[in-house]
Amino acid sequence: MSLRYALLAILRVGPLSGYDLQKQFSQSVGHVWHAPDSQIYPELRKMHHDGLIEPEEQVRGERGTRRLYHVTDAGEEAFLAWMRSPLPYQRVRDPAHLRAAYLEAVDAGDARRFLEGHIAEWESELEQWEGELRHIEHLSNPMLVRRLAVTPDSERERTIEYKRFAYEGLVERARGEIDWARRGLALVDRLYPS
Amino acid sequence: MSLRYALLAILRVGPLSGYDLQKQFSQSVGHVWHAPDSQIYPELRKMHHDGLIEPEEQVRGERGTRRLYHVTDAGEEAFLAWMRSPLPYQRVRDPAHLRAAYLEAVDAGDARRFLEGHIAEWESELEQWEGELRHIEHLSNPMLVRRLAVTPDSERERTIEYKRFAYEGLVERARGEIDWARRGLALVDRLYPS
DNA sequence: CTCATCATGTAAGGAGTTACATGATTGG
DNA sequence: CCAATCATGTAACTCCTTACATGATGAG
Repeated sequence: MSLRYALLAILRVGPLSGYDLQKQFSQSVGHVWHAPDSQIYPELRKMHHDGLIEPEEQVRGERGTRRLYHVTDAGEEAFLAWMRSPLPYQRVRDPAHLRAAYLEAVDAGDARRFLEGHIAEWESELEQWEGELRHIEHLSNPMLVRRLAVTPDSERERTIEYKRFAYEGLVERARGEIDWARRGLALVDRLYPS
Repeated sequence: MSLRYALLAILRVGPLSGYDLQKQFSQSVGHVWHAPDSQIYPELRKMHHDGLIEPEEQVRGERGTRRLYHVTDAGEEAFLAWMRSPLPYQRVRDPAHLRAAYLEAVDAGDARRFLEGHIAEWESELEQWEGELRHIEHLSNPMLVRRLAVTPDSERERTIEYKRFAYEGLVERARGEIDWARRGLALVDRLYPS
């Protein structure tokens, strides 16, 4: 149910089309929340139906229509209500740790391949998040720039600092996963003496 | 799709009924993979249909039937094939970090409540995982004991060490989340001078 | 006889994935 | 004129959640 609020968070900065949102989701925001276009377009329709956003229709050619979605007052309120409500945490469901708990079932090579894959996966995430962090620190993230343009000076620092805080958390998590998997590789070396 | 392999991982140790599995999922294994009974029973039927498990039916009273599920050779192979295949990683979708990135939208009190909730949530997970770790180290986890009873001595150490490794990873992740949220609280103090 | 535990499910719906499907505009 | 980008979706499916639903057995 957070997709809707992720979309509102972006649209609050200024109106965008489904296509533009989709790009945001594959870039900046997509590092915190991933969503494919096939999920975004229907959700925008539902949000319009629920009165949270209002499309500004732009005719393109003879048949094409581009819909720039604006957040309505009800949408703004819904976003703030969500921000203030307790987050529903869901129980852990982690395939990597599940597999790690049963690695004795496979041989040393398979165990290493799994751990190396885990490292590669999180290193790629780490790289993206570190990139985002740099963009935030250098004020070179386009979304953040658009955001700051409509933000009063008194809230400027908070806007930047919370974003930095969020990405720092992701960077640390990625580092934790990588460290863990590296210790796993050392454990494999120890458990299968050559 | 990992539910099926989580179930196989437990059933490989010895046959259990859906009810017993459900208990495992709310206890030991449930700390790595959560699943409600309404998901377990249908999945067991599907797995039986796919030939991965075989029920040993026990009549209870006039109508009740208890089904003890045994892993078939095909089930064992399917489990090992999964253990050896690359893990499909899914893109990040994290409501807590999404919200953290937009905390400037709410006041200091709301921001603190969110961060305190995050700490409380992860402290509760941490407590459970640390408890599991102690059970593993003292060999007092019933699943692990059953497991070791059917494990040759040569694989004893690995069986214990991989389980410890998995839970250590979870414990560290929980500590990371708690540290992050604590730094968030300090940030809130700094951003809203009283 | 009543309560905890054992035991097994269905039904409806929400969230997300993967694959498919179409067409317009703009820049080189 | 062709490719990249802009622009919008549908369909089928899996996985998971929440709520509902029923009944047996054994201990006190």
